[in-house]
Amino acid sequence: MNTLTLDNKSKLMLAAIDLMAEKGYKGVSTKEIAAAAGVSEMTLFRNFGSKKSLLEQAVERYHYSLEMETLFEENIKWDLRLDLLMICQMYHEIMQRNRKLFIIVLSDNELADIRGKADKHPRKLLKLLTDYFNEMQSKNKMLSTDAETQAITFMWLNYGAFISQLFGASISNISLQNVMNSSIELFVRGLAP
Amino acid sequence: MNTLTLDNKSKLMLAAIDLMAEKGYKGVSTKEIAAAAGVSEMTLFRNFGSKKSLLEQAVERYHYSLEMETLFEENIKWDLRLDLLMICQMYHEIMQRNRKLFIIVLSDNELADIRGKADKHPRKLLKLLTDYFNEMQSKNKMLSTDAETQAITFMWLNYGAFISQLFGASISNISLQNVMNSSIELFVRGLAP
DNA sequence: TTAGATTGTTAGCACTAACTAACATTATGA
DNA sequence: TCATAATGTTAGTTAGTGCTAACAATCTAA
Repeated sequence: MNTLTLDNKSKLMLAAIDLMAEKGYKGVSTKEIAAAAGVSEMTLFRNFGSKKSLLEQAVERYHYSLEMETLFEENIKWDLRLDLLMICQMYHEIMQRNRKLFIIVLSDNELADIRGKADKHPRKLLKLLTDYFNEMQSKNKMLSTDAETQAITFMWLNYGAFISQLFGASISNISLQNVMNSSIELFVRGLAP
Repeated sequence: MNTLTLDNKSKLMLAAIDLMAEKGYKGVSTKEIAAAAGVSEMTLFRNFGSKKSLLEQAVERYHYSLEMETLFEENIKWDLRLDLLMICQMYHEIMQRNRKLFIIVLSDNELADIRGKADKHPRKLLKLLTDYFNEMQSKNKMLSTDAETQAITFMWLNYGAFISQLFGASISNISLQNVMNSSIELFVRGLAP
């Protein structure tokens, strides 16, 4: 992204995201954000009104979102392995793109109102996954079990993987891709009819 | 715990843990901590020297720890279901007792040096679990697979469950216990020889 | 070229925070 | 009972933070 072509609002929002992901919302001053964006502190307050409003508008502008329903409809093949792999990849793509915003709003309870916006995806995904598991059972392609419980299990596993990498030091050298492939095999074997 | 019998240092450390778990390290002033502990701010600085030293000593004093090796040695029954259930319960007990300290040091990168102390348990558990899976394969009680990858999978699932509950709003009404029971069944079926 | 928009600079307000000094008061243990 | 330790109170230092006002400078579009 060529900063030469960005207007000041964009520069300020991106600078805020970068610095706050690293140091936390309270650990960064508006002076630092303005300096990193290469504009004056006055410009920050003229464009956004307040520090919190800057973050709110940054979340609005840069929070990555996609239509999960459409993705499900267009890509589900009713094969447990292929489908879980697709869902897993979609999950980590969304979370990875949002990781800076995610860590900012997760780490500070004062941003709980902004954090509400980030709950959309997990809730939607839980519902889509639950419906998917129910349908797989109807098609006798999966053993009979509580679909929502399996959906939560899958999501917690992915969430644990994501959070492990978000907050620093890894405790193992095995790659995310390898672990996800292996755990999907676990689901496939464990849920075989 | 009867606060009437606590000395000032203990009162200050517990007040700091409670307030910082709720508002974050930077979101709490030494004035607030002292007030919550019922002592003067001067007393806080006389006993601890600095705000950060107060937290460091609180972690030292109140971080829950146990000998996982001993627990493994004394409780492993070489039955996958029973063993994973025991390990799961041990994990959540440790994490639950440390949850306030965990959320404090996790949320603020300025405390990364203190956070190092909290990595002990996950690393130790990863090793114990990997050894356990290797031994189960040797005993032909589990299918042949990469033990460390399975250990990481189990830990990420538990970590996802823990973090989901640590940072607020649940996305489902299904209890942790139910999900853990179900996911252990998944492991048992998925890893059956 | 010029009017209007936008930004930069300087100075400042109001307040908070971590922390310290000095003296008074209270608690504690010998 | 009393010396010492610990704490409370008052006042303060140093530094920083979010934010604003007023005026100068620069940019942009007509």
